[in-house]
Amino acid sequence: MNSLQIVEAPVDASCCVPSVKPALSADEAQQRALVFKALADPNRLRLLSIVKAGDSGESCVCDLTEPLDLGQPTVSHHLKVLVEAGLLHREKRGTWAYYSLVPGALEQTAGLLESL
Amino acid sequence: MNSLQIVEAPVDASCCVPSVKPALSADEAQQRALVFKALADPNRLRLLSIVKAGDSGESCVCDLTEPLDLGQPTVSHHLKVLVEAGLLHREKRGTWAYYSLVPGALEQTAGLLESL
DNA sequence: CACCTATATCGATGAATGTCAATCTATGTG
DNA sequence: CACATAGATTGACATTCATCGATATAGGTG
Repeated sequence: MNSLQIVEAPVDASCCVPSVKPALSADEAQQRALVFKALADPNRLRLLSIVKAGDSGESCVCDLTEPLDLGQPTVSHHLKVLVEAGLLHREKRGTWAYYSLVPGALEQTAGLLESL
Repeated sequence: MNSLQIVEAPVDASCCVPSVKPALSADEAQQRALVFKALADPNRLRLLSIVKAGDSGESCVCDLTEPLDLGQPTVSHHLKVLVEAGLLHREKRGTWAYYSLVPGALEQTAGLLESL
């Protein structure tokens, strides 16, 4: 079944000409899909938006639970997904956990799209 | 002295100043999540990439099945998802179906991110 | 210490999703 | 017409995921 081996020839066009960009490899695609998976949920988009809209640049979980009309564990779960995707930064101060946008992360993700 | 009238402008910041953008509504978030759902799969990212990399600007299903190592129905399914997300355009000519990038769709989606 | 509060983690459950084999549709071609 | 081919659709199955209630952890306060 998976016995066929397509040995990539060492054709090295990588040096001078930008030429044609090759299509995404399976590994690259898998990697990039992770970020979009994190963005593929309306509540997570709202979380990012609320954090971004906050004037202090950061929000704690207690400020995020109410506007989303979700349980606290669910919000905590979504925030974790966003942190693991590299979109949010988490900082714990005292009893509270403050979440803020990772600088440039959204722009970088947007770049992933245009450079497909 | 205090007869001078500092006529306070009828504070209507809604016209000129961008002011603070409100956070995403539930409906807006739901809508935007649809596109990211379509992008949240490595094989669909590869499909977009392959179609984009093709020099003719379009690819037919038969050209997309092999590099992805997926069955034809599965590829057809993914293509449908991408079309419904507004990312791909489908044109049938004879027996073949040709898929091409919707012009500006990727850039517009990237814009969704930066304007969160 | 005991108690409260903010947040994270765990386990369960129902819904959504990716994949395939089988089948259907439509457009060729002899 | 009979047959072949490209592609879409259907139904089933396994996996992933969003959500919740219950519980754990950890910092603050008396």
